[in-house]
Amino acid sequence: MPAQRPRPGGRPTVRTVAEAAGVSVASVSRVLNGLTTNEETIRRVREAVAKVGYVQDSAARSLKTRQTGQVAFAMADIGNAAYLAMVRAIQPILREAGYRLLLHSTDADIADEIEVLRSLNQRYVDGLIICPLRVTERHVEELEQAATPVVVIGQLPAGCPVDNVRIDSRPGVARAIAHLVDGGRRQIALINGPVDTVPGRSRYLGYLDGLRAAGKEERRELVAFTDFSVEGGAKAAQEILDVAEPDAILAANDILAVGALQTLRQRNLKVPDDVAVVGMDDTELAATAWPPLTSISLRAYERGQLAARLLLKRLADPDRAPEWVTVEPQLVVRASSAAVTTP
Amino acid sequence: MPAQRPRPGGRPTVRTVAEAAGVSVASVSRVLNGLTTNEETIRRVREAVAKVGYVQDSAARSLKTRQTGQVAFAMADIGNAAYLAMVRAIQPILREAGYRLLLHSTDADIADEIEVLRSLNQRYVDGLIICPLRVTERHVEELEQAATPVVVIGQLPAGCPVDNVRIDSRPGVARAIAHLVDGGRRQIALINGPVDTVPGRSRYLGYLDGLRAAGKEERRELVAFTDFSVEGGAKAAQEILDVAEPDAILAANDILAVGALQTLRQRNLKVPDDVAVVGMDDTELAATAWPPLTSISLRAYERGQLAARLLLKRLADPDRAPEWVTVEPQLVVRASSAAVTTP
DNA sequence: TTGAAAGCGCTACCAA
DNA sequence: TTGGTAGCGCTTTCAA
Repeated sequence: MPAQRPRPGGRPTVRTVAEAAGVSVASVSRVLNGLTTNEETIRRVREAVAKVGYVQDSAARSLKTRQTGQVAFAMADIGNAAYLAMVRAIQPILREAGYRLLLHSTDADIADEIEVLRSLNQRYVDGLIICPLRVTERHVEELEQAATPVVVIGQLPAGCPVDNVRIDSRPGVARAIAHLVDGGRRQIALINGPVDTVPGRSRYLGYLDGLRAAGKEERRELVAFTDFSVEGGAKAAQEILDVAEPDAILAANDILAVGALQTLRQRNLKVPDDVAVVGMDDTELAATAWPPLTSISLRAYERGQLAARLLLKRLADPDRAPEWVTVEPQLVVRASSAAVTTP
Repeated sequence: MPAQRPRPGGRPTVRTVAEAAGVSVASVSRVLNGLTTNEETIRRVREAVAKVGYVQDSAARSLKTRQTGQVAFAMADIGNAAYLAMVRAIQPILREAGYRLLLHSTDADIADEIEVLRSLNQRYVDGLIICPLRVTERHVEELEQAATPVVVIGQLPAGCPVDNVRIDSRPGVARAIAHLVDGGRRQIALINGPVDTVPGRSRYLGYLDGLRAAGKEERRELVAFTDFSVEGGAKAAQEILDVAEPDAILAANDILAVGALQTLRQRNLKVPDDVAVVGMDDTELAATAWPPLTSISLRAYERGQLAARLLLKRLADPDRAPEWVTVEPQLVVRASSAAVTTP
């Protein structure tokens, strides 16, 4: 005999509520999900819920509905200010829509990124926003057969049928060069980050574009590469200053720019009087540095917002055509790049 | 007739695998979970899994096992560098242990914090690390009957049976004052953050402790309060400098300290020659500011690590006694507080 | 509008 | 060691 086990200590389930309210579990479920129900039934269920302290079990609900109410964001490293800005943008939008946010730090590991994509068919999230460092063929493959909607922040190969938010730093860098030239700068140095990445290449090309537009030639001794750190920026600036006399330095990152500022200070070069400095990403660091740093904003916050909204749209309508959104870089001018005062 | 529906397009389940391998679903489950099984069975199941492209459904698994493989971290605002440091510390530890990390930003809203605690009995996570702004009676109540293990980062009332990582900024501030006095400073100002919080009060008390230890009296005109922003710090410094001549400023936060640096620069006061400056939290900002900022480290990263480890221990053994860990603040000395050079 | 019942995909019990 | 099967807690037909 399948006796009605009273489950004395157990936490309440729909059954418990149904018994307390004197209705069926189906009715309880209907009330809980706001389906058409009699006023009286609603009242009784509500009371019973309060009385027994019932809370829905999300695993059981997910199993039935095939929805988790969760969304993941995957990026290389949340310590990076740009990714942090994205998280700050994404979180409130998802939360507002009733989703919980799950974080994946991939440590700049391509294999990890692929793994995140594959793991989607464990169905622990309803969707994913990913910010890949590079997009390999494997990425595209996995993206195409991902088990849930995915929004990519970054450059995607043409024809990849995935929602996408993109930005190209190239014109941003070119514009910054124009700004420096307009301000009377003649010898503009570039401190770039790693160049074997898509953004690294874009920045370099933007630099060349800018020089060309100003009718200038590239001078190899004005270009340095390094990793993204204050020390890296300081050292790169030293290398350049040892062999050349730039009157402006463009750095691939605010962190690098701060390093450059330190070197300039050590050498008693005044910013912006002797040397102008421009950073990139427009992070908090740019605003708090001294002098305040002109910076090329890559709109991380906006990109995060757009990606989150794109994902919500996709979740609401899985059949809509993939949408690609492009964001323009923006030059945020501060004191560090003021025009030279004619002597 | 309950015909064996072939589910042609459906994604593979244990059933699909069982059929492909010619074994029972029970055997599939056993292999998947590493329980004792025949070598041959293991092989066949593995092959079948690969062949049909099977992946476990996490909702179904959670429903049975009552475990989610997820842990949440709740804090006021991930934009705050201290919380960010905690996330960076917590994430790899949980990940290593096979847990996914869920993020809750409560926007410094007490009701939200309570809600997070209550929502635990939806069972969408196996545990929670929370960093409350204040701990009210409601908090304690909810903590005591939380549906999953919770680790609190912050001050908990004595007797609250919950794992806890704590730090008291008070002795840290007192030590910083001693450091300034040792460096020859006589008029030490305090720019505090909001004082109606536990940390705000602690900092003020630490300031008084420090003065007393040095045989000094508090002078009201040397103390200001403001919100945590660069502008707030700058303005507070102006107010103090308008009515007094401090030779040192202690700020409740690196952000505030940077604001103070800006004001000092405007007034042509040299740091550290004329005025020493000390910040708090020892964030990236302290290291990149000019001059590099002495800062009281509240060890956010370490606290995050400890909390994560405490939670893992609790998850492994729910019956162990609650553990309280205390972390000591640490003074990180940089150029901004160098001793006065005797004229 | 309601209740009975099927079953989401999985694990774990029990008997063989 | 294995397979049959009950059932985790919920939603959603289907008939009444």
